[in-house]
Amino acid sequence: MDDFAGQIYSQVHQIPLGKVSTYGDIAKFAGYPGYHRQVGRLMATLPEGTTLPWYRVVNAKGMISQQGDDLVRQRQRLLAEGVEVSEAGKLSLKTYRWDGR
DNA sequence: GCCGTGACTACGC
DNA sequence: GGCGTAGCCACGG
Repeated sequence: MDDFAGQIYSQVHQIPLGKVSTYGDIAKFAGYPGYHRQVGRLMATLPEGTTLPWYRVVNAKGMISQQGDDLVRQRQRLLAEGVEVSEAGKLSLKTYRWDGR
């Protein structure tokens, strides 16, 4: 994979349990500020068997950027980690946002 | 190389 | 947090 993808992957992989981060932050912390859309694209094209905790990544509004079945699964995993997520997939960024370190 | 599209963000209301 | 709008970057057709 190219360097960008590698940086993003490792960054996402570092998100601690019980925390979440936004696409913009992931990109910024990985050294690519402004590449939030590419992060989203990367997540969208992840292989099915990936071990990456991409479900800990939400959008700038603190909501899971997904709907339907994938949203449910993503929400369940977060709830299991102690993150309060509403049925709509909303959560308190103020409380769960990862600071990148 | 232009154009539409997307699991986005920032800004204003 | 929600809606509309503009700007953003990369990919597929």
